[in-house]
Amino acid sequence: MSYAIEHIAESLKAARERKGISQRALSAKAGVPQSHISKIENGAVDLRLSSLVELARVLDLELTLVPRKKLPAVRAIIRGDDDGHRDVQSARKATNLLQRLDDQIAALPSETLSEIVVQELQRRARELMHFKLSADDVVQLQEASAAMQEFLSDPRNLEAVEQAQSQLRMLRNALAHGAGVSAPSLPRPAYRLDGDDHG
Amino acid sequence: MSYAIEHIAESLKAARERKGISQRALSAKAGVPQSHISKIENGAVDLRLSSLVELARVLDLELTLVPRKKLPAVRAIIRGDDDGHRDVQSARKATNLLQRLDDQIAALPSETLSEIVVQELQRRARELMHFKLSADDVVQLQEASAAMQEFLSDPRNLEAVEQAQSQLRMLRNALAHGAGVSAPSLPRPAYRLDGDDHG
DNA sequence: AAGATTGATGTAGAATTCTACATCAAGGCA
DNA sequence: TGCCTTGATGTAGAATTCTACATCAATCTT
Repeated sequence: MSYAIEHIAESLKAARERKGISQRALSAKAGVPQSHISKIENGAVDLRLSSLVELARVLDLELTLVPRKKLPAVRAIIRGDDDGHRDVQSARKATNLLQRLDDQIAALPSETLSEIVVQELQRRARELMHFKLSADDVVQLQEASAAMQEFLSDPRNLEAVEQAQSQLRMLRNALAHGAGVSAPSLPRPAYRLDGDDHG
Repeated sequence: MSYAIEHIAESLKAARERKGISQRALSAKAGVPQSHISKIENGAVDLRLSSLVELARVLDLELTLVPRKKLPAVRAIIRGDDDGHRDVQSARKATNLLQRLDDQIAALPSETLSEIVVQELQRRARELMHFKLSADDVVQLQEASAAMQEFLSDPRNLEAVEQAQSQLRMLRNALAHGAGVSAPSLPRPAYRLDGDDHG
């Protein structure tokens, strides 16, 4: 089952628990059997859109298609708890930087870098779009982007790529630990990082 | 079929057209049959999440569950600096023309043109694929394609190639210049702009 | 300890997606 | 005009959701 589907499933579960209702209660309101809800939340089924929409409606959620360009900004709004717009500027900068980074990666010369490395970089950059980034994180991103640019203007400078790569990896790790709420989507590490939900 | 599903279907269709690709092209990239895409876009099926996610991925969209409370804010961001909804037809025509141009270049007789010139042409044509092209740009492309065709039917007409070449170069320069000035978050070309082909 | 609630799991069958393939009308382009 | 592309539609069959229902272990409540 794909990453995106599991992410949706986790979001549903989190929303339900945030509302403090049981699967059976949700079942009654949405008209979907409890057994099926269980399977959905566990990512055991590739559910149909109507099921998803129905559950989302009961949970006061709306299904939306957002352009990847704007994902970080949207994510920042959604994640923004009560003191939401404190960090709007950082979010905006992060959005631009991540977009720039994505473009830079797309522009990497395929002759000098293996496809695998490029995909890895792209994956990391896009992963970061799912986090709410602070001002400090933005600095990290700036450095990574600068390193990437260095390599683009001199493709023999492999060190630059490695630096960018390492920077992105470290940033992700830091975020994965600090984020109590947002992390359910990350590839499952050895340790467990969920257990309590939002609130 | 619920309103929400139709809305998603419309979004998919709009995104595809904004990218200027056909249902068959999308089909190839997403691994979903064209016939099925047609049904999806017309709201004739209650598609599965995996199908939706797959199509969204190809279209650079991310499926997201947004809390009703924050919907307006999110919508505002999405509608934001949208440079896309403006000119769907031009984008589509541009895509076709550039593809045609690429084919024409590939068909150039190698006896009459140096390899370097051919590569240069190909590079320029592909570079343009990464820009958002307006109706005026499309006219330029049409002329270039016409000139190219002229040369193809009469390989002694070297002037025609030069005209096409110049047209592409000018178009690229205009785009590269305008893109930097107007907005910071405009789509950047995925390729480097700088000509590195000096003697 | 007894009883209730929660979420996970299973089965059987109906309903629907989804695929592969073919075909068609409409529109663009030569 | 003739050719090609696009999107819509259909058919048959495989795969999967989805429902209804039952059951179970774990956990909370009294």
